[in-house]
Amino acid sequence: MTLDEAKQHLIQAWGTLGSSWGVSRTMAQVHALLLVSPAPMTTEDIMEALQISRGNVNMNVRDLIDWGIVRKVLKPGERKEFFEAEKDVWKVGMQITKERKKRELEPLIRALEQVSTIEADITDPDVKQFTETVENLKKFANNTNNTLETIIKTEENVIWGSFFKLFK
Amino acid sequence: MTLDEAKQHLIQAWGTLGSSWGVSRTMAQVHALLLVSPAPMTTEDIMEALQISRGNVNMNVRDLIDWGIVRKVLKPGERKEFFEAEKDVWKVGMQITKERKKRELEPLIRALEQVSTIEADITDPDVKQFTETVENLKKFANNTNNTLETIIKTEENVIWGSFFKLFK
DNA sequence: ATATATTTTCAAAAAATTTTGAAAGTTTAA
DNA sequence: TTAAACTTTCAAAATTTTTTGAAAATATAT
Repeated sequence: MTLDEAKQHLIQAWGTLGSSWGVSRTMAQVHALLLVSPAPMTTEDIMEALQISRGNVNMNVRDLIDWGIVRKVLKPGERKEFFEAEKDVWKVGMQITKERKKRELEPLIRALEQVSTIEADITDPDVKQFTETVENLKKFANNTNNTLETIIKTEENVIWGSFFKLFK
Repeated sequence: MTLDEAKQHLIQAWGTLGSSWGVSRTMAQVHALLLVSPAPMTTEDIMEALQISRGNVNMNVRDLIDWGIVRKVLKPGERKEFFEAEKDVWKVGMQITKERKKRELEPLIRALEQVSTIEADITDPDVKQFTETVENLKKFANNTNNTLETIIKTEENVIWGSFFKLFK
């Protein structure tokens, strides 16, 4: 397998994975492309490599920046903007976890809080099943939330820890 | 908030969440509906409750059964099939974790194995960045896989543990 | 200030996904 | 066996999501 074939395979696999994670195929492909690129790329480089339009690249790069896993890089003497992906895979995983927690888990927890405010006859089996399920979902969601919180905090400490070491 | 309003809210919220998890909105809604229902439901009950077609209910219920979070129930003396959701939220979470691991993480690991078989000039920075990233992704994916494996195994032991207690 | 390079926006088009509903298939009862 | 009850399939339609590309906006250089 040549390098280019391998790159194509990886970009393809990452794109497929993306779709089952609520990330559009193209966004995942742009991410994969930047991940394996040794140097920052311009919008045109990405257009060329993935054969997609300017608007599409712009949109997806912006989303990746919002997710905190791609950065804009300015090169002295160059008008064009360059983009590079965070290369530390562990940081990428952590960042995605953090964002998904914020975008999905926290809204779910708020929704569960809302629906647990019904006042109704507790002897009605329909009401009983509903409140019971909601209570269990709340416990589960909060448990997951706390676990993720701990993991993220721990990771942040590890990162800050090694940062401070520089000044020791 | 009345029970029906609350149910609608929850079904809606669960459906929205589903879309960002690679699960179709309707599949998640059918799941939510069965989760809060005190009794197993027929295809027609579901059609009525969610205002969707027969074929749609059939397809989504089949998928939920494939995921292992909904069961077919036969009532003596009834021709129709009934469906009920697994109500133990922890078991549901575990089952989804197990399936996603099988459907997404394992294929990714196989893809990564594949693309790491390139033979090329290691001094080329393009090759270097690629192999390095792939190696890191492999480590990360394997690490995640092992962690999930442990969690699932532990959970299975807990379940089997309480099962065996019945015969003690 | 003007021209040029570059990025962003967004309405319309294309593509992908989901849903429908009726026909075909299956199971059960008599 | 036949008929009725019920489930499954799947091509076409509807809907949703993604992509395009050219115009508008912004930034930089002369």
